[in-house]
Amino acid sequence: MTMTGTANEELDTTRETAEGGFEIHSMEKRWQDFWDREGIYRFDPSSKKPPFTIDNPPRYASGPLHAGHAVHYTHIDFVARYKRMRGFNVMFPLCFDVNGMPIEVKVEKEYNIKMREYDRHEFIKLCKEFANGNISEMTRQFRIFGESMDPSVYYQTDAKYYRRLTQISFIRMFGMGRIYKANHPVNWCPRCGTALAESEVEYQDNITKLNTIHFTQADDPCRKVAIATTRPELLCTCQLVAVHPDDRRYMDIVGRELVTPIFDRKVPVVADDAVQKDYGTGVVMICTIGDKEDLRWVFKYGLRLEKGIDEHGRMTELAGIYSGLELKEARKRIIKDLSASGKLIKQEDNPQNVGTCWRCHTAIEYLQVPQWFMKILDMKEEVLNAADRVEWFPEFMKVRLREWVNSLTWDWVISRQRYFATPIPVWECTKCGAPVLANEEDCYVDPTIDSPPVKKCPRCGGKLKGSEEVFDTWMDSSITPLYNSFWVRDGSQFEKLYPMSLRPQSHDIIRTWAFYSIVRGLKLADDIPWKTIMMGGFILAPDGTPMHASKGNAVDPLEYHREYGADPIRYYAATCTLGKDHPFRINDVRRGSQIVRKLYNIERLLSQAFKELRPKELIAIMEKVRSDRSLILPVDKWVLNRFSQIVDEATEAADTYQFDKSVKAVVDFMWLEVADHYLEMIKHRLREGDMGTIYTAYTIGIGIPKLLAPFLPHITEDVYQEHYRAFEGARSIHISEWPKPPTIGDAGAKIGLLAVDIVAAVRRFKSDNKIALGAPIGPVRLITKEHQRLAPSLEDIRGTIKASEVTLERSEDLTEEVTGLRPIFKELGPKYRDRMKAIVEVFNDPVKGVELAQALTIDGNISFDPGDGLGEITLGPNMAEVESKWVFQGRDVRYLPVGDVIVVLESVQPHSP
RNA sequence: GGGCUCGUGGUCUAGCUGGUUAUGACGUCGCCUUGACAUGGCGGAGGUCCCCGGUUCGAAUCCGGGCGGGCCCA
Repeated sequence: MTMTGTANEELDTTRETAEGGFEIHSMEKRWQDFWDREGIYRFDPSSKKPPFTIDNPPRYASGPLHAGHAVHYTHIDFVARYKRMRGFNVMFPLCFDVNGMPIEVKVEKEYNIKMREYDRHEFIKLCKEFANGNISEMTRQFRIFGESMDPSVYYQTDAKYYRRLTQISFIRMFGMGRIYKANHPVNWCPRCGTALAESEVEYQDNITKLNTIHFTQADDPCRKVAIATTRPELLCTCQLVAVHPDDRRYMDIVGRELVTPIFDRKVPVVADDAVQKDYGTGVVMICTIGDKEDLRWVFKYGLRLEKGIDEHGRMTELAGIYSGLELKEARKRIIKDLSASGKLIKQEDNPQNVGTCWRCHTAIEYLQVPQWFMKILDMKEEVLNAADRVEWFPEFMKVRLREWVNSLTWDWVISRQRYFATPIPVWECTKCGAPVLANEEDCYVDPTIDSPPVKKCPRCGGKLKGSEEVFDTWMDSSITPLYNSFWVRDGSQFEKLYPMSLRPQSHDIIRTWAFYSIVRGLKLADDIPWKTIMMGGFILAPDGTPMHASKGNAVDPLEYHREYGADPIRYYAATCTLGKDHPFRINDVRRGSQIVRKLYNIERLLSQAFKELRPKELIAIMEKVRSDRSLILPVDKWVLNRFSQIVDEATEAADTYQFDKSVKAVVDFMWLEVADHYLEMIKHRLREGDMGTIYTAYTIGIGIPKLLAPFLPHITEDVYQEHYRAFEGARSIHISEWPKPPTIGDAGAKIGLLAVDIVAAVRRFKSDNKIALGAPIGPVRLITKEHQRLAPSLEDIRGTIKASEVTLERSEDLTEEVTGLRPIFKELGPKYRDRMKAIVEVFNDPVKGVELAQALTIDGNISFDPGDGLGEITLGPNMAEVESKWVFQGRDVRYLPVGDVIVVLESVQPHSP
């Protein structure tokens, strides 16, 4: 052991409680301290090992972790730990996302202030303080959940070293002609006073009034046309009226002009088949611009864009007497005036699905505002091709990206009128508006403080003013793969590390994080950002509905951590399959606790086989047995053979990110095969120093915790340090090698399994007859035809069932009586298809079935006519299975059939029921 | 309204490239102290595999149509 004396003393005092159990919290803390001290998780830039790099989602610094985050990061940690054990140089950065509106909003609430009434730089300072407080708490939480994130590759997105790269990425994309500033309709939140990307708009159902109002025909004031609208305040920007071409009611007005009420604007009438005839009056007024629908007409008919509402949600001078009023007030006044002049015909309730600001839920407007854009519409095909070169887990998630890309209609609005985010590194001429970009080597810059690289506008000599705009936060987070690969910072590392190995994320941000990352990777690094993407699901409340603080059903992972510790919660995380939503299952956490304890106890027993040995002695025994398999008993061969299969199964599942399968395979093996059967069968010889026993106990004893180490890192480390560290090279199980399957072969294993089945049968018999398993019983006879094969396992059987003796008998009194024939559908089905019904009928016939079974036993095949008029058929032994029972004559004994063995129990006195 | 996805004993879940009797956990009932674990072991009860139709000798599994939940979008 290389552990210090102090650590050992600590083990003695905290390991066991008075009841002989163990205390999980002190155990887990001990190993967390150990991992930190030893720097187990460091990414080594100079390593010769192949890299496995994880584009870890920088955790947003707006508050502590909830159960969903805990599960997501734990999933990622599974991969990190697994890949380390598979010999990769793993990069798993500890990182935080620290920009943007949610933090601003929380700071506004916390200090009860309004951002725009506060000093810009003071406000930013408050945001930083708030975020940093959250970061230290979340770092602590990551640690106690056992996440093996690496602080040596730490980053946070608001740091100058990170924002510098965001700015450089902008400057380079500008250089490629991908960036433009334009007056463009954007989603605008009047409350937050900022443009929103499409991804920031949420749609909500509500009820509004549908108002029917009168327009009049320009050349015939008597002809009135009723128009239904939910936005009467936009009358001032009405430019067009449309009806459906087939609508007989309005054929006469198409091509003429109407006059709008109040504003007396003349607007033309067009026929367009996009108009719904049965909505409202079947006449639509088109304003510039009320919603996305309007925008389509604007483009189609080349309307000029008028601005009826300003950035703060007030009416502009276009609204005449209503100018300066807030939107809602203006609507009220206009309705009142329309009503007074008799031009309002009716008002009715109208259900509506309205776009709202994702943060404050104010209804958004479409405004003409100068914004910075990144061109993406010309990249659709390129992005879809790139998505095909990324491996998706699960595969169907790729469809969501495809749908999103195909539905894009606007370029990406990358500017925001906010404070706490990366500044756009641009100064603009106050005279001609020309932009001057920062020099790359000067970044990071803050144009609200720093001077421009040139004194005057290079175009007109005008004065330059630093931009007060900031980037959409996806501008920062979409370059995480570039940052992690040392883009711009270190060319040779970048060569090695880009594209990254894995992007883990949840499916709700496919259209943002995944999509923008691909866009940026393709343009800035000319390649996909990562080779694989793994998509986690949502963690729901225990009742299966989404968690909401307001519903009071949110799960605080710390509460469960306090009760159960980290490994049990991680076990629950492992049961959550990828790409699916999962309720928080407390039962699975409890199950996790039981598994932790079971592993601890199994190891305590197993280790008795080798704990007295010196490392050299053990190594010698392992070598000897490895070269002479005959030293291994059948029961050991059975468990080693099963272990081999489990290693393959667990490895294949882990390679495809199916953690649930991997864990289930190992846990079932450990509990249902090793604990319930194998351990019971070797208890009697555990301490006898037999080499085969030592070899087997050691192989599965260290193999099981290794297979579970990525999932249950604490208990497996505990077991490793306690029982195996003295014999092994690695100073932690987490940097030890993933197990290799021992090759044993089926032959001996089959006999071992038979012995296991015999013991299980006797055990069941005892239990059914209320006899304790440890209670001694009289002689047991095993009657079978090839009886010598069981000879090596007799002692294991005897020792386990506590029989006075176990003997092999070949008895001629034992006869097999054929009782029927079972069809093997898998074989018969494809061959005989529609004749199956007739065949099965013959098999099930009590007389014919037995005759056929007897014939099959003797000849190895049978011919018969199923009687369906299609003639005789011949079946081989693989087509049907003979059912039989064993008949043992003349003796008053209990007997249990186990395969082709009859277990005869003599002088057993079962309690009467 | 569209795309994706899920719907299996009281609860949660596996299976879903079709093959007789559907996996496991939790809960429940009965029994057993067995050399590490009673937070253990053995056994039992409990299921129209959401509904309807189709393909097939055969459907939880494939196809079509419903109904319901979730995510994303309009």
